[in-house]
Amino acid sequence: MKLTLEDIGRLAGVSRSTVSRVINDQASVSPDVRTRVQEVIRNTGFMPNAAARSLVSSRTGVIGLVIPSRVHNLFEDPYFARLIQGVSAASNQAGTTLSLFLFQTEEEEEQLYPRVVASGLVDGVILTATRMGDPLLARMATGDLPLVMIGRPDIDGISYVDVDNHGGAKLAAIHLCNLGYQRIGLLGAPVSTTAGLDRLNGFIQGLATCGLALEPQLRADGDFSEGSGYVAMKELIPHEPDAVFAASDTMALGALRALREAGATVPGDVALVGFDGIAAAETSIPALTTVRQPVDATAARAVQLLNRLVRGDSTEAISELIPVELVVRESCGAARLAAGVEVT
Amino acid sequence: MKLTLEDIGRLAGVSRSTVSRVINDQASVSPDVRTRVQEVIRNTGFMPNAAARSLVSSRTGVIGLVIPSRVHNLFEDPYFARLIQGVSAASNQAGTTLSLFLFQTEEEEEQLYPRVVASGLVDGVILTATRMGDPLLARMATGDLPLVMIGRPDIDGISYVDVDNHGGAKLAAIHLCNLGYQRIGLLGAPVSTTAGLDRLNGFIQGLATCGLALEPQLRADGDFSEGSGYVAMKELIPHEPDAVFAASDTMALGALRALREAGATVPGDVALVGFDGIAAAETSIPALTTVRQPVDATAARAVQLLNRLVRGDSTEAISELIPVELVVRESCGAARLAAGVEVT
DNA sequence: GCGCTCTCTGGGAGCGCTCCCACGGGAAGA
DNA sequence: TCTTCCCGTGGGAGCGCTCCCAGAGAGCGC
Repeated sequence: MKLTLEDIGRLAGVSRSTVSRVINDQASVSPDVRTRVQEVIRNTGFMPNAAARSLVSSRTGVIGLVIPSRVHNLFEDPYFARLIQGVSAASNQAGTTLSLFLFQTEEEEEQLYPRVVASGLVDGVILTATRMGDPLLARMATGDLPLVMIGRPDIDGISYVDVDNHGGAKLAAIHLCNLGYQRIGLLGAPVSTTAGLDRLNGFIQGLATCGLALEPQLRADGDFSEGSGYVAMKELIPHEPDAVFAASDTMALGALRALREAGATVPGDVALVGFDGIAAAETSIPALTTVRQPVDATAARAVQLLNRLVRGDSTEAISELIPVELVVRESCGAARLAAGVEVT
Repeated sequence: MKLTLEDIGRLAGVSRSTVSRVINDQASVSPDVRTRVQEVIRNTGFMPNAAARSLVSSRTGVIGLVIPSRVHNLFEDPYFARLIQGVSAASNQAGTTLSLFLFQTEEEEEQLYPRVVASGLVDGVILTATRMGDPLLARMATGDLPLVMIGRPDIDGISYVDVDNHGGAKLAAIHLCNLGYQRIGLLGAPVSTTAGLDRLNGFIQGLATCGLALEPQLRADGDFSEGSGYVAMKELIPHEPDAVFAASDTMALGALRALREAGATVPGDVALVGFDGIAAAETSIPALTTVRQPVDATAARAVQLLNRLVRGDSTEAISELIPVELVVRESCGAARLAAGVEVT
């Protein structure tokens, strides 16, 4: 049995309009009437119908999180679970509902796209995990649906929140330099992603500040996944790096596996630094030194930004850079070096 | 510039009603009119307004996925990422939109619950990761919102899809028995979850078929997390099990870490079998023998069931048990034993 | 005391769609 | 030829809400 505003009004002895005013917290309702109506609402457990509401207000209170993880294993990375969780938490706090759009194939993307943007299902969209030159981003950007990206987009005029990939990678490089490593390699993320590109450039710049350069044979790229880190590390081993920076913790974990298989110790033979700060990096053996990015904060900022756009508080594109932090654990060998062990 | 049915009708030279018929694929539209209307729709990129649609039809085409992961670290488990992915994929295929409700705190749950069920935001709900005696489940069950659980509920009259936890755990126990292990321990999942309980009972029953019993000191429970597996394994080590079944792969990975720290080899000193079949179980060293559950299939069945309930095709509670599969890798020692190495 | 303003309240209109009924016209049967 | 039926189509009604305007009554100054 569905209640309507009219029903509540009848029960409280007022009109539909007054009930609406109470629900929407508008002024010009006398205190006693307001409490009376609130009483009835509480007793009946009434909730205004979302569809009717959004039909007239053309606002749904729903935001969309779009992740075109065409690469299936991309989702294997705990980063995305954390991100979804973070966005969900922020959305809950903002009083909005979260709809999740995971596009696994180009076809799904094609099919779902109109539904997301044209049907008015969502007030706005948070988009992440796009590639550079992604047609999806281009399409979304031209639409009039409020859009915020998590991760730097490769085109202008889009609001986004990004972690300081460049700065973080630079930090990692300098850290390894300072520990005295000379042959520092990179397990890169795809340069078709801005994160991958920024981490690459930051890393190179970090090395440069120490007077080092990234030797081409000491670089192999992966796709953020464990398996790709494993494969990439195998490529590097013959060229005998004494330290390696992996563009994601998950890749670093894969590298760890490759090194263990090759009989190399970490950090004894090869030092290792990751990026992200996933939970598994704490419990790996050795524990992974990493550049921690605050995923929750990033997600929260994205939701806030989006809501601002939805409300129309600001129309120009805003961007924000979230700082990262180097977490020194065992895999970089800092502790051993501090204890006076020589780098071999 | 928002188009309406009326606009499309005008452009195609027909009425609003006819356009509606075309969109909803109803009979009694002449072929030429139908194509003419479809043409206009394609050219304009028109999508019917979801709010107006659901206002009159009281169907939103949205299903909710509710995960009350009050224990934050529960989400650390890649199982949930896979589950969300699976549900999303199935929802996409069914043509519905997925809304995600992650309740991180009791408070959030309290706040969001009315919005989920009373506002008509969703047509139905998939609920998972509840505890036994969970008030949330009780509340949902009494509502008139179609509900399907993933995982066996502890109350009757609810449709659900569950993997064969009992059978899987039994399989694992028998496998270890058959390999000749005598002191077989258990790293249990919380018995406040039906999955934990079923895996416990299945395990005990499996041992029983081999004439073994679960010694109390060879059992320690965790909460599915890596850390809890680590702690639980530490408890077991002094009692010298020769094999251990962990109620989740993530816990098994924690156990692996504890064993390595203790200087015990796997499977040489202690054999290990997990449950779930997460990706990390393949790449761990040694690779984890595990009971693989088909998460995608489970999610897909849940979505199908829910949609059947939403359409009103069936009103009685349906349940389904998804079979699991033992995946033999290295950690159980099967290969070594086959090669003639003695169990110590 | 009268008119003015201001506060509070009620009801009409309409958001864009689906459902239902009515109606015109062609085919089929008598 | 006329009636009957059915197919294809159009338009009214109404889903439950918000917005806007109008009106009632209270309070105030002159």
